Amino acid sequence: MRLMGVLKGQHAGYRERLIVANGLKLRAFDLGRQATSADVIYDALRDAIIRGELEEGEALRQDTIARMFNVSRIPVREAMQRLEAQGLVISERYKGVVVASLSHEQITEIFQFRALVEPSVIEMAVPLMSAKSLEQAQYYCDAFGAETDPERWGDLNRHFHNCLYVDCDKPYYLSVIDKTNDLVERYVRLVLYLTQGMRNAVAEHQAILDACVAKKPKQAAELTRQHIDKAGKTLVSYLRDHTRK
Amino acid sequence: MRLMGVLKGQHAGYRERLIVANGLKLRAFDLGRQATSADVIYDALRDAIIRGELEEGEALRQDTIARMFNVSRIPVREAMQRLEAQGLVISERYKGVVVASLSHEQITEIFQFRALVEPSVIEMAVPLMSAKSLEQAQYYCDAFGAETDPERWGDLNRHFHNCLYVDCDKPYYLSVIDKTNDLVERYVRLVLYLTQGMRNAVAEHQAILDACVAKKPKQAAELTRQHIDKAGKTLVSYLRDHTRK
DNA sequence: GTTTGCATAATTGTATCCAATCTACAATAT
DNA sequence: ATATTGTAGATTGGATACAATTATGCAAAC
Repeated sequence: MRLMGVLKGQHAGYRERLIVANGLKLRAFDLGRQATSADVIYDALRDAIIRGELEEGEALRQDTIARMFNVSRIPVREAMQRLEAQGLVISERYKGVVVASLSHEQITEIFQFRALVEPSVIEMAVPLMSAKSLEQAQYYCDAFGAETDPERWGDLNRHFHNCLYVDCDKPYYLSVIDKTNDLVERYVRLVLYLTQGMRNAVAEHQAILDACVAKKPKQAAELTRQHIDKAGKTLVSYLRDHTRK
Repeated sequence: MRLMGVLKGQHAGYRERLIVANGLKLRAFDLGRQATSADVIYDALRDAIIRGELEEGEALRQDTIARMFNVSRIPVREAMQRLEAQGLVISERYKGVVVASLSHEQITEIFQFRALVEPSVIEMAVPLMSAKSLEQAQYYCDAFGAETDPERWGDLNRHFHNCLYVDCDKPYYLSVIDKTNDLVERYVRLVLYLTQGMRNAVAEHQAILDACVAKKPKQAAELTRQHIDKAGKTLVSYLRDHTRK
């Protein structure tokens, strides 16, 4: 039974949640959080952008997208307003919106930012980390190493890191990290593809995870910092060598 | 001559910028950045929210706002989509949007986040800081101390800090800081009002500025961290004492 | 060949209209 | 009285329609 599809995805700003009524044992959803057309379209476009399925600079025509989803342009425009607010597209009046692209300098800056925030979060998370999160992290770590489908590397990488962050109990930090990663994910995926999965990343992941298991917050933070720093530098140098621009 | 009014304000996601064509010495605007109705309404609503002119939890009726700006509900809805993406309002399907409110825990978290990011930015900015920025900072610092109109304290405080950040040459950091400050600004203003301007803040501001003038990045960063930490704690304790909830 | 001047087609921005849903209050039952 | 149900008006989500602007194609002029 797929009910989640009709609720606002978490990227539209909402968490799916089961509400249990007063004395009534009934698995009820908060239908006030039903997804609008704009929600669905936002999630789909966001996904396509961060997965790199839409090229940077590619135009998003309202009418084309409206027809794809069998809706009018109104909800499409609303989705685009959100994408623009998140920095995923850029719009110019009467010209339309295009998928945002980042210069090497911008990518470098964003990785520098991640290298500041994410270590801080993992440090706070370690003391609170549940066995389940650690288990999941190990699962994603192994899966990342074993996966052969390039399309999946990006997901597994991100899931792994998320597992080590979620228990920090700092929703604002997490939302910033999420939005920040959205902006560079397409490039991360590209380089994961070009480098055939950055095999050495697995060892770094395992080292971070080990530090978490050993309840060493500072060490986990420092390893995370190094990991992000290295990933950023590798990424930009690969982009310089392997792409025009 | 006021041309800027017809351009997208920077909070709509754009910086006003003079584009000089190829070999042609001509002061030309990028007219693609003309403001739409949605841009204007977004800026106005955002402003009203962060200034605390709209109470937290207050409903924003599409029709009411549309009539105020003499437009249809369409651009109003688009503005609201952006506000929601920035976390300034919360919307529920068929119920409408309300001004977002933050719990004390959320405010605490956001100040903790600021205390991580802003010191890092000022540290990067100090070596690059222009005489003009330092001058402006001193101006706003003094103005903050001398100002008697409570409405202005919030602006002056924020302008002061901004002066010390802008030269860091890290647009992404700055955009995150800006959006983060937007979320707590209404509470900062409230407490500035309740504490009659937090007179002791002026001394802290001057100390930060002095460290910048003396080109001591680490010291400026540490003072900034303390300043934000203290401001956050003062703010939350005042909110606990002086507001219901 | 390149530039200029339209006419036309595409595309976006916004107004108007309708259907779905919520809210508030009256009507009814307990 | 209190709780429940029904209904009218308010409000939102979205489709359609139209206006404003930009992009394109093509002929005329240089």
